Amino acid sequence: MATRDGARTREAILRAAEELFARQGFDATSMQQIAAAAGVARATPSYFFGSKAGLYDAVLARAVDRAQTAIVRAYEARDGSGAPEDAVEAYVDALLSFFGSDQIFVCLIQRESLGDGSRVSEFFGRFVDDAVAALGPTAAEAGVSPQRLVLDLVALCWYPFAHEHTLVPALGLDPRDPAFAVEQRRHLGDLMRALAALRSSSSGRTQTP
Amino acid sequence: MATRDGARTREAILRAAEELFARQGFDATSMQQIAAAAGVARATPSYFFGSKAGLYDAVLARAVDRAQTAIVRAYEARDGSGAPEDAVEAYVDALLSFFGSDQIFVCLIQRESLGDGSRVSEFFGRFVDDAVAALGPTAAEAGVSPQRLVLDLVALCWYPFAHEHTLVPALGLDPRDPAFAVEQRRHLGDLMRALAALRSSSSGRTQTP
DNA sequence: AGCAACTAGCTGAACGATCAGCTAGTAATT
DNA sequence: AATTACTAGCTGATCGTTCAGCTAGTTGCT
Repeated sequence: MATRDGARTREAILRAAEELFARQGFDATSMQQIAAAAGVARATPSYFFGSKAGLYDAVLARAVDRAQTAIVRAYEARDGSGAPEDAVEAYVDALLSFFGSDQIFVCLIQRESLGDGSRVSEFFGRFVDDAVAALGPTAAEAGVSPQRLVLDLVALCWYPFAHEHTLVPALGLDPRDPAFAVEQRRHLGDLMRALAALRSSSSGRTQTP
Repeated sequence: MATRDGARTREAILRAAEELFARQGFDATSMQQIAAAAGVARATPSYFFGSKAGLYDAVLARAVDRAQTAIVRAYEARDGSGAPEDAVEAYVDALLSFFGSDQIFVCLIQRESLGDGSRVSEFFGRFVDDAVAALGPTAAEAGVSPQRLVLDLVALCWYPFAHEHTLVPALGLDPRDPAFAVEQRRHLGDLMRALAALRSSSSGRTQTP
């Protein structure tokens, strides 16, 4: 029963490949390494996925799928309810928990963004549409464009995980520490509240106060 | 005179290599490519730099040097003078102009941070020390830790360039547009002022705006 | 039930291409 | 003459891909 199971073998190869592609990158990872890590023969990954590029595409599609599933769940978890001020904290929560739980996704996307990004442009298009729709009211309240709010929030949530071996440890911080996520969420919520307060008090564009 | 010039050839090789390493990564770049781009024979880069790894180290050291020079210049350009509130805008200005002008540095560091970051940890250590010292007063005024302020500012300035082919174009933004830098600087300055205002109104701190 | 025909899963071996590094050598500069 | 600059050619290793072949499991026929 377990001796020959195409689905299970496929899964093992995908699992091994995504780990290696994420850690080492496409070019630094050989089919030999993938096969060894998956516990199959050298030719088996090619048998199932046709080519190295085909295997990589499958790995990337899988990671993107995980992200989209997580996003959908996060949106429907607070569908409709909640004040627009809380939207930022909920959004930050969702981003931080997903990025923190799926390091492989972060690495793969980071590597893609060092290329031309064409393989993930569709994903980002949908992501932006959803995010702008969800954060539009909050952005209006804070007096910033929705695009800039999304950019800021994603940047602030993404960076700590994308640079957890460079700037972040040099600052003495650890993005995997639960306390970090808690503090980050509160910190970004403070920022939004502060912006909204500044906006309502000065009632216009701040040129030179 | 110009037919045989070690310094000039070295320079040409470094220039070609940094471009290719940044665009394609270490493993996807061959010595053959580098030599062709530099206009020399295949063995010449090895002659000057010993090995591919040695050439890469030289390229990285050069890029890090450019960054450190830019940082030093930015600090001494406003040494001592200026209000602590302006420190953020000056800092953001320096980061944005350097990241925008040296895309190769951004790519190389981004690739390093996908590894273990050991080759650039020294650079980040010094960078953090300087930044924390420069932004300490501003951070205290805004009621956040200097580390978090540095993390936020670097994340907000870095991300647009590190993802200029993925999320940023999906948002309809262009980090190379001069208007983007202007708006980003003002936006982050607003954030800091808003935080400081929130801080002074909620606690006993007195601060004249 | 039993046997033959067929398919899916998987493999080891071999292919041509390309890689980085080395050696022995030539040509220009000092 | 000596040193530096530079190169063509070679080498062993490794790369991704291909392919014939083996095995386990399923289906169809009697």
